[in-house]
Amino acid sequence: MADPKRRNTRQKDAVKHALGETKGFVSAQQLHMVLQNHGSSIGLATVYRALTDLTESGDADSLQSKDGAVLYRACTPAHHHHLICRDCGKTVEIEAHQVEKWADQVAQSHGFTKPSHNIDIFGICSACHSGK
Amino acid sequence: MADPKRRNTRQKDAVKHALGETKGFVSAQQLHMVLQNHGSSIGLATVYRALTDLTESGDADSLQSKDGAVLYRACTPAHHHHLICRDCGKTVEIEAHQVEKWADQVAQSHGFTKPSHNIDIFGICSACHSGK
DNA sequence: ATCGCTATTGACTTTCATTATCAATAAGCC
DNA sequence: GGCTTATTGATAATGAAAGTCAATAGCGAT
Repeated sequence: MADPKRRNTRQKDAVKHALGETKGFVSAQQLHMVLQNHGSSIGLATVYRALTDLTESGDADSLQSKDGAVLYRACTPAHHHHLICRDCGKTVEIEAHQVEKWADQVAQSHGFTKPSHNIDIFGICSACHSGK
Repeated sequence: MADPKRRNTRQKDAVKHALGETKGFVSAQQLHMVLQNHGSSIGLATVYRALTDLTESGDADSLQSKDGAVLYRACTPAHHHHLICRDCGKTVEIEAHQVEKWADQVAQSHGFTKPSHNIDIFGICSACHSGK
């Protein structure tokens, strides 16, 4: 769509599908292992490339885990944010219209253009909380 | 304070001071270079350790840059967020009482406890915008 | 359907930020 | 001053991500 030169390949679909099967966030390396366990001989570098493409095209969401690795997750094309359990990694997608408006306003009021933002909320989900 | 076993060292103070002198966000390696240029023979590993300590104690703020490195910045103990220029790195501290309330409410409404959040706004500052 | 061009792949190497290691040093306490 | 041990600093180790490049496979043209 964006780039007519982009080709559809079996490998990219495999990565996209595997990411869709995954519940929470996964690292590129984990996803590579999963794909290999399912018989695919996809290369690690290709997983990285596919994941980057998916993120750029809006089919995946990425965030940095505390240990530096980048985690990915399939997501709806619509813009949204995440509420993530610090214990078990359970993720809830949330909407934040007002906050996004606020973020854009703050940016504008300081003379910043092309605003974007990173908003993630963390906490301990009820399951982990009661289990403790 | 928290840990009575912690010792005060010249090096840790140097890192803290150097971070305070810095305007925007700096990587650990940049800070190490700055310190060496100022005549200090501090080790790279020590800079990392000091930076980690400062972040834990709330004297510094950290965020991940897009290229994987972790950037640090001196900050006031009070909780706040940042508006950062994607081009030049200029940083504005912003307050977000309402948004923090919103974040806590969202967490609560989903049964999450101990809410925390990452909120950063990015954009192109007026200087970079007009220069282009 | 076949050909040809070239984007993409995959095994490998390289880069680079961060962490671990460990002997030597120096803080804090007596 | 002397003792204990947290801390330092040079270096090696780790590991995620990006680069390399010959081989492969999409896709449009024929």
